[in-house]
Amino acid sequence: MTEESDPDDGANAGALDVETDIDADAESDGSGEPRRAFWADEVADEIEARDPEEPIVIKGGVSPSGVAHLGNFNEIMRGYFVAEVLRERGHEVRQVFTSDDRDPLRKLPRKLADVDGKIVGLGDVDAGALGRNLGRPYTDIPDPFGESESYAAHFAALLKADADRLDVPVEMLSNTEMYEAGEFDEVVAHVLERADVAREVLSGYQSKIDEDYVPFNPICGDCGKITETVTSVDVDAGTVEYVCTDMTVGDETIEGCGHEGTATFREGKLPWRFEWPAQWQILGVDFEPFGKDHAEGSWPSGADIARNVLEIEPPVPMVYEWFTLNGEALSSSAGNIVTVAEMLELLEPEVLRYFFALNPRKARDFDVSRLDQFVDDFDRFERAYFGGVDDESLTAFAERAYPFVVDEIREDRIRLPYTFAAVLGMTDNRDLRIEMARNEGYFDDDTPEWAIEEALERVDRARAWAEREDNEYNYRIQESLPDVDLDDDVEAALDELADFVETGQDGEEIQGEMYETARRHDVEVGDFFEAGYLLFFDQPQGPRLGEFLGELDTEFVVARLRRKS
RNA sequence: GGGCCGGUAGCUCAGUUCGGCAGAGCGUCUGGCUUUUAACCAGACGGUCGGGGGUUCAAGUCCCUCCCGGCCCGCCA
Repeated sequence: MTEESDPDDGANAGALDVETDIDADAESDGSGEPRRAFWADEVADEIEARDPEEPIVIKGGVSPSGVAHLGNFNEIMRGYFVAEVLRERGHEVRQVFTSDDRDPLRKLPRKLADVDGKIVGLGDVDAGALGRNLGRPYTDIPDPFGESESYAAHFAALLKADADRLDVPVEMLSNTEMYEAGEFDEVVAHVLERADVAREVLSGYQSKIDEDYVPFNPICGDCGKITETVTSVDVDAGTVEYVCTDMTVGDETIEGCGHEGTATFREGKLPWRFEWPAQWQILGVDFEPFGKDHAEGSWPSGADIARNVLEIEPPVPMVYEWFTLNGEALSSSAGNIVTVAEMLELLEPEVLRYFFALNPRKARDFDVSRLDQFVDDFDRFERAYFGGVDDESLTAFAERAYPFVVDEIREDRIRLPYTFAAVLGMTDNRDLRIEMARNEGYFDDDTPEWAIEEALERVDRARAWAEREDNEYNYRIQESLPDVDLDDDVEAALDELADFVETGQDGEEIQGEMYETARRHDVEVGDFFEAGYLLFFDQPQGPRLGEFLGELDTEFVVARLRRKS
């Protein structure tokens, strides 16, 4: 459960005092066990130690505000790995994700994502329509893109689509639908019957709880906003009476309409601190990961409320650290967010899944500019699974985590190093890509077609990365002659190479001739290649040059080698 | 102010549960490879484990304290 609706509204980050709980639970599973190489195994141990009923329920959830970004995926992926471990151990597992869509829209998001996961500004949609709906549940607000049933449905669809992209089977649940179907009735009645106990427990965490506090927020029958002022409760009738008063959100006020009315338990919601434990009860949740922001607020009070108000055992908790994006906090207003869909243009799904398999307790940076390094890490992790890395702890981790990261375990898969893939991406010619990879020894005559196909998928992604980052791998043939300063002997060698190319030679011959030409002119081979790279790419390095030149228009190559154009 | 999590090589990170030689990959440098070109092989360089103090035969690991970053301690989620 992460709020993370809009990181700007301050919620976030974490901490863990959850420790106490985790430690306490751990005691029951005996001590002296060797430390698990994969955190999901440790969590699974804790869950099993509680002897849960089948199916084991794993939950995540988020309030559907703003953009469904990569950070939200902690909610789904952390739970997923635990679910998979438990399934492997023979348990039936149900992974659910609540869209906490009865929450009111409290603030206009600055960024939204369209149906394709593309981020757009508020200016691209009907912002006025959103503004008029401040204070109303997300499910009662029209989809700004005019496609889904509601703002909430749009957002949930995005998350579901992303989960599908990562091949995670998760059941999406709408909080509003659960209220409307009466699933909350019993627990709302229970909480309101024991409102005194509820107040007492919660007041241990929130100083503002007074005698008049009623743990239920009805929806105003007139203006449709979530209200906070309940004047009386009739548990037997299943109703509350309320006055629609102003609601303070940060330093802004959402005006109430003054309407006085009656609402059933299905026409409102529990405040978050109660709603979360109520979800645990209704859904029978055994495990729930949450962001560090909940670790010291919602979790301790939620666990307390679960035990002492609802009289249920709270789920096994797990706090995950937030990650930063390019060194900065995820922030939709600052535009510092990426979506799963965007990242899948740059990374294979398994590489993205790997990111979430890493230690959740470690704050880490998702640095798009160094994705190459991250992909290298993944490749190494993959090799470690197959026993190819001399690193005990990595291998132990890979043995457990890798099978849950990839869709299928296939040892003969070929991974082109990401930066090399980026280099291949400079040409759209598939045959040339294969030829260059073959020359570097990644493919041979026995390489099956499927392995080549899969390996080449990375090329398009690495190419997209190079373009997105506009980094040194963003090779472009220079349309006009770059401004280069060359030594006389290098120039003479280039002229001679031009003569050779002009006679119509293929790539391999050009490559071989480059060595010969350099030697004849007493030029360092390295210097000669560098001159070639500068002429064609305005970069000191590049792909295997001869083969590449062999694919280009001969006239163009000859002219460029002669520094004519 | 109180609390929680994080801080290990230039970069990305293991290692901290339960004290036992300071580690890996990448990058850098050097050498080799008779096509070395974002390739391979070998080797080297690289660290006050955030600082300080303490316990111990022994501390990245345990204790105290301080610094830095993030978060919680209002509301909301």
